[in-house]
Amino acid sequence: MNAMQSGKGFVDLFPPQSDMFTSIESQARSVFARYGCKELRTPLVEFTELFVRGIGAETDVVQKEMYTFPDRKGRSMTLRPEATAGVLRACIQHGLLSQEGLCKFFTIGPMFRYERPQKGRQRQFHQINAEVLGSRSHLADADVLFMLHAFLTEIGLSGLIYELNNLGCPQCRPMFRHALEAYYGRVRHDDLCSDCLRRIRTNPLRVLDCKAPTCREITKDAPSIADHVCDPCRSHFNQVTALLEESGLQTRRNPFLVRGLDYYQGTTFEVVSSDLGAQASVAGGGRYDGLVRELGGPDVPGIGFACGMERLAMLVSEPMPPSLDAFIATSGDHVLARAALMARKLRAEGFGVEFFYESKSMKSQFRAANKLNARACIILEDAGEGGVFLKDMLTGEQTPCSADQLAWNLRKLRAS
RNA sequence: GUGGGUGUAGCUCAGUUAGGUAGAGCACCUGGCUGUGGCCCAGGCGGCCGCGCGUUCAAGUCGCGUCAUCCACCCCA
Repeated sequence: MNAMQSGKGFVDLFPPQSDMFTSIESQARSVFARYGCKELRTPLVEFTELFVRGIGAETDVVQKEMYTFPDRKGRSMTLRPEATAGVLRACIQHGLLSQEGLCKFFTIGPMFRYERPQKGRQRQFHQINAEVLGSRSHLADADVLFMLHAFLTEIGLSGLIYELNNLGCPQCRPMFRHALEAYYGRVRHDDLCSDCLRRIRTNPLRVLDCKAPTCREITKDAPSIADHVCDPCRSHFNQVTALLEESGLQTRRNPFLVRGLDYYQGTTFEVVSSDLGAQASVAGGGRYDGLVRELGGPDVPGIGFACGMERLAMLVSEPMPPSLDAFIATSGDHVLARAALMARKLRAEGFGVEFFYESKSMKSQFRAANKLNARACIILEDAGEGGVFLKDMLTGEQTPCSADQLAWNLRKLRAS
């Protein structure tokens, strides 16, 4: 019988990586709470149509990357490939958007995309998402970026590049699109890669961030989106960048930054690192003012971002392994039960305590204590009341200790 | 979906050039230390050499296939 294996792109998270995930998540909760975001947990499975309408039927995510399957009644269901659509659906469904005021939520959890795995990319991956619904103000854009920056800084990341672009609105974007189509229509077709020849028809904006050298060369002289946005879009974006500049948050304008999800418009951004290989982007987001309405809700604007946990975890340094307050070393089978009861009592008082379920040599028990980074060893020689010794594992000093005084002594050791 | 790299002990990897009975380090166990740790020393446990077919007297090594995995393209977090 062959040993069972996980599916391609579905990975197990062991320490220290699982510890890093936990630590990143708790810092996210702490930062987002200060910014007034509440945690929302939405289903991992939604009706397929939600993503088709939300992300865009023509996007790669929807066309070839979704885990889609019929349920028992033949309805098409999909494992969520991103979080925003589900969050908006939940807010619409529960009537949160029909009132005045902001809706600010974050959500943490797994996403699923059927892709070939590579560095920084799995089929099940984890994101931290934040959404602010209900404001068109440039202050919302800036505040969301402040929050993202605060989070990334608090988990210890510096040297990240914050790229910004303005994608325009449904009024002005078509003009830019026409300009692009006209420009690329004039260049010699065999100079563009085959992907870009296709993109000219499907989504000309995507040609802008093609990595093929010849395409980049051609794109250098392509019309700039900055020259084609309408006045309201231009002024909104300028206000955002002015505020960011005033805050001291370093950003970089990237006119070729185009995001792959159709719902983005206006301010879009991406945070990239140079230490991640090909998947350089640790976070990305932007404004999606038409999306709530597209999903059947009221005309409520929104802005949000997503961070990739796996990519964050590759950048943060490993947390220190937790140390143990005491390891109980037993002298034989006759004290195992006493060790278990003693461990239970000390653990209930807040100490980290370990012991073996089988009696082993003292040598192997002390080795285990070292490996677990135990501050002290409790040596049990007697199944009755006495025979207890406490050994400081740093100094090697070993003294008799009554069972009642263990907690007091462990607390003292912990403080020293 | 396409391209390239890699599959040998629990982990990291030598060994493949030139076919000849399977190696190291780490980890684990035991002992030196007459029940007391880290360092050191000695010993031990542990391998269908990813899987299948072929070439050969003989294959971890050569050929074909297959699976897995990693990296990259595409795209995204």
